[in-house]
Amino acid sequence: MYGLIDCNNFYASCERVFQPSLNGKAVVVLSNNDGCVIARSAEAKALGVPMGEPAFKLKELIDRNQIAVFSSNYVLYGDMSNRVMTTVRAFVPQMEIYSIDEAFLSFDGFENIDLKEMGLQLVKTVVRNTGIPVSLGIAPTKTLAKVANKFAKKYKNYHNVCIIDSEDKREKALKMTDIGDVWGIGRQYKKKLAYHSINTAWDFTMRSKNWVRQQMGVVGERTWLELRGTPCIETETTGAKKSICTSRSFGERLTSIEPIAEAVANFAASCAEKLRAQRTMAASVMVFIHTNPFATNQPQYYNQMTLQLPVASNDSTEIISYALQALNSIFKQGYEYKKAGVVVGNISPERPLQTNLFDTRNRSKYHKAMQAMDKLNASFGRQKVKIAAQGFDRKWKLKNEKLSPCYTTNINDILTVKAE
DNA sequence: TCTGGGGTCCTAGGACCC
DNA sequence: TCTGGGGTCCTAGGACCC
Repeated sequence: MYGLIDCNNFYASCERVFQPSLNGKAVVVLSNNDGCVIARSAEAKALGVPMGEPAFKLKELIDRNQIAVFSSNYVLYGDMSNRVMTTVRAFVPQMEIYSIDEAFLSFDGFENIDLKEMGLQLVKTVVRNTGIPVSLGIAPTKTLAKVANKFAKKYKNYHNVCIIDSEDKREKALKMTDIGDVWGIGRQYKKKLAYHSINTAWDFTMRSKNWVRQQMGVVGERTWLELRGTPCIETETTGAKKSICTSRSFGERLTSIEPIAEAVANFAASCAEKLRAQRTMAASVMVFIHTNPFATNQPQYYNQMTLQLPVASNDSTEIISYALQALNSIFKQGYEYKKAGVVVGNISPERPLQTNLFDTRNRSKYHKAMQAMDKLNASFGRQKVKIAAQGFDRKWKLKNEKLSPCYTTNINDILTVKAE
């Protein structure tokens, strides 16, 4: 059996842990740049705040109902996520962290254990240890565990744990599940399936395997098999990313290359840091820039360039210099740029390193410099030591006017909150 | 005025090889 | 005039997820 445990309204719940006066009240969290709504408490959902809606369109609704609004604080959410995952791991060691607020659990070896009983203990313990409410779905496949999880959330009398462990329950659950709510069925497929009179997950499983294969390829076929109880989506165990991206929309529109270069240098440095953190290197660096696609009355430009590195690297100075080189060749004067990003790919483990006969770079020297830099930043705070190209202007910085303190990770924030 | 960021997998088509 | 069959690798784009 598989489990899917996931945090309820995660970002909103994180904010409420540290402001308990907001319990029972409507809370929303906005994306970077205070752009869109990306998390809502149950109360905010009930008021009709849609997911993904731009904040400026909701101003009136927010004011009228005194909804508490937060900028996103990923340092805080990341730390709270670690706390939740640590608690879960103590119950079920075989787990795959699927996203910041979700994990798949594998119950191999739990054959003689009452899963419902254990599940109830697990969700109770997570709330007690972290203050974050969670729900757990259990079923023979990952896709069915996702379905079970939805039921655990939706109906109070499950007490946040729902198990699909018989044909009877499977049929009942699938008949009550809209096809668009199935893991792996997005907007496009929902539309297409509706055209073929498939509206529930059950309708979908009643079609032939060949038909599904023809219409939706192997991916659709896997979903079909999983819904019928045959597991075929593997559990990812390594955790190492295959590509790493750092990108941001700018707080103001930028027209000259200098502030964009500073931003790109920072994104590249961040990618290099993430590579070192997972002990990997990248052999390609891609940079993209574009104008604001919503400003339809303005000239639009999108471009991207990928450079191959002669030797895989996770050295900030090297990744930055390739990124800037790519930026230089795609940047065009005369546009208002809204967003840029750096993606590193072709990722391989740090060791063994495939070298290049004609490589002239003193790699061990730079490696030591990176180690020293990471160490200093770990002790004295992020970005205390950085590469000169990252600059200090930060004209490209994002807007986050409603940012909560980093209650759990920043000593100054902790002291401020304590004093209050 | 104001519209996020970070991932995965699959497929089709082009360029190239023998 | 007549023009095969079997591969690989790469990229772009589309679908999906959170």
